[in-house]
Amino acid sequence: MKSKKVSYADLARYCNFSKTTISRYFSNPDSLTLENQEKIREAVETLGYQENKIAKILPSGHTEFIGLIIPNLYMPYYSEVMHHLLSSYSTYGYKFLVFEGQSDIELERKYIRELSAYNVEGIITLSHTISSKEYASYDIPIVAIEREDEFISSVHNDNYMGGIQATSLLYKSDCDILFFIDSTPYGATRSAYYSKDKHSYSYGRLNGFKYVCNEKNMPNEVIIQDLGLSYEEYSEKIPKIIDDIAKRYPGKRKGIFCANDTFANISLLHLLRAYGNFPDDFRIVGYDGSPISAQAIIPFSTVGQQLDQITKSAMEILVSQIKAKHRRIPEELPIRHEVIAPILINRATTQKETPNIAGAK
Amino acid sequence: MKSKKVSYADLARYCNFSKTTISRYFSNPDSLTLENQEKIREAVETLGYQENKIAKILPSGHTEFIGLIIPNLYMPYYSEVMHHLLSSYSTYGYKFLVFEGQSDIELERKYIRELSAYNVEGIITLSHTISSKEYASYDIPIVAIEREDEFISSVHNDNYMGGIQATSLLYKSDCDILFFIDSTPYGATRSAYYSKDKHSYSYGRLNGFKYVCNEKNMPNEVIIQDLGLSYEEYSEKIPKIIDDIAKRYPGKRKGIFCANDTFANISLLHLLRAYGNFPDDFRIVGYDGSPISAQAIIPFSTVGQQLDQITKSAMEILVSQIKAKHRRIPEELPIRHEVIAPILINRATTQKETPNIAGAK
DNA sequence: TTGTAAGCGTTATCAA
DNA sequence: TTGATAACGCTTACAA
Repeated sequence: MKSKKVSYADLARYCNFSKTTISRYFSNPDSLTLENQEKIREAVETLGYQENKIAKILPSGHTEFIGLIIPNLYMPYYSEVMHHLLSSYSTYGYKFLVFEGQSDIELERKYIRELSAYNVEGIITLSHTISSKEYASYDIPIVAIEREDEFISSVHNDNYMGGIQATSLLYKSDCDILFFIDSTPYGATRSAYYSKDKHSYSYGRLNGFKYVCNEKNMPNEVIIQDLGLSYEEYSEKIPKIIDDIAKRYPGKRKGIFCANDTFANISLLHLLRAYGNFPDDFRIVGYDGSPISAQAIIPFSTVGQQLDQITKSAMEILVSQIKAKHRRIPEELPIRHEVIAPILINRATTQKETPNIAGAK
Repeated sequence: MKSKKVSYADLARYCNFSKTTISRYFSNPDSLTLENQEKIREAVETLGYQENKIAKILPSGHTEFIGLIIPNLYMPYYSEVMHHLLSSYSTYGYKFLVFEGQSDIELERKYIRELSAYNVEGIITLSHTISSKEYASYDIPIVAIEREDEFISSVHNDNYMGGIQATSLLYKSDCDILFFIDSTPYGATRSAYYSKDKHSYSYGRLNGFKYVCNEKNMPNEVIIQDLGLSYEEYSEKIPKIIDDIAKRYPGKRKGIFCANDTFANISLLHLLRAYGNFPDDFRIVGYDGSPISAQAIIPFSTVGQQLDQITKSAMEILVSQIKAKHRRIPEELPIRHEVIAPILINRATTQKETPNIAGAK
């Protein structure tokens, strides 16, 4: 029922000191006599003082907040990124104000205004709606993860290398023809700048795919369509693509490189349901290294993004930017684009031998 | 490169008003003449003023923060809860400071201290480590979701009803014997109060199971073991349980009620791998209605928690508590325990007819 | 080693 | 309709 919290003023009154002395007790205790330290310590205990960081913000200017903008929470990829970022609390002490973008650009602008109103010290964004140019104009430390990043710092996994690795894996599993399957990025028309494909994460994966196909003289097809924005939509459209491929290339072993694990999983499920088991004339590899790739009934090959490293790098960049901004002569650090090597995860779906549900592991 | 932000003082200086008038412009514009409103509007625009909510907190006492403590982010259940909570921003405007508990009680205490230092207006917790008694002692509005709640408000799904529904489903699919599989809650020994099983969410599910078994005179077994704390551990221990059951009851149709979808999925995968398809003498139902239940190769039956309603109710309770606390005469609202009815999702794994991978949907 | 006083950017209470 | 002035709880020169 006690309503007001205990403040420095209360402590000061209690032990006949000035607020300044109380402040010093917390920030630089050794500047007080041991005797007085003890007095205040006792006051803190009996009055039950609790730190008030909000009050410190105004004078210090440090909120210790980082704003986090993610597109959604139903994709495990984002949950995992978030997990790693939240864990960085133990290292840096930053608290995260989290917003879910939902692909609504006006909503995201509102989020940014809100974050700015709360003086967050920096922003980490994974959302694709707002252009990096616009982000840059907000004049706040910001790091992008795996998204368009022309005007802001960013961390990416090496999509090109990942594309090469995945495609090579298909090549080695005795495929006759290779396919790259992806959705047009976020409806394609949504943001005009995305038409410059090079900003899209899948650009690298696709190019790695093309490179290997050319190198090895492999017949191949790039299938990029609007597959929608939900698991249900994907589940409707991807099976049609697979069926079409099966029909057009009977007797040939078809290697499918899906641009993410969700697509790969849907492809795999469809094949298993269509054939009752994994067909001899298909091979599959996904991308992201998300849990589903390991937990599917036949665990499938994928390219693992090292999210621990990606997020660690993102935090390092952001924190260094924040620190630079806090210097007496605020400094504007140059934009950095970090690239993290992915790790190939070679499982049953890209072997020469055809996997089997029975006994899969 | 502009370092300092524009403040009311700047606006006031710019148009020869007092800060008070500027403040009024934002909080109650109609108390100014139209002429002066326009003057200030123009000043805001040319100086580029941006709202500073941090500064408003001290006088107003309202941070508009809610602290969210979740156990982890690798379980889709928590991501989904979080998704619904974050979405409530459009309704209530509360920002979420998110912490991931990691089953470390000291860490969580630190989180709570941090949240309290930032004057969050309330806390929503889904973590199981800290007792509701301790939470209650913190003297801050708090709502628990699906966890022990003796001394704090909470929202649960109706586990007892869910248990009855799931078990009935197994009964109707012509099973000869039923099993309830769950892990001892969080290591069991971890928190002494958990030994009073009634605080555990699974208590209700188990009791629903027992009730139906008694009612129908069904042979049954309750298998509650320490299954670990990660997908890998589950994947090691659950198959052994299933194998054991299969061996002990050959020729009988065994109905498995898993206390959550993760366990159910692992059971399902194991059966499919062991038999190459879904065996005739097993039936399975999970709990939670998480995505995996719909996305498994053979979508399995489950009890859907209505997370949208659960989270909505949690926010309502929390917000009403917050408002009560902010009244001139702060009021302590009585503890509320809300229960939301679950929805049975009847899929292929609990039919009389045995499902098949081929053509599954 | 301690204290005084100004300041951080708002709101709220009086007066004018 | 507007303006002084005192909060809010802390930090930080500058003095003592």
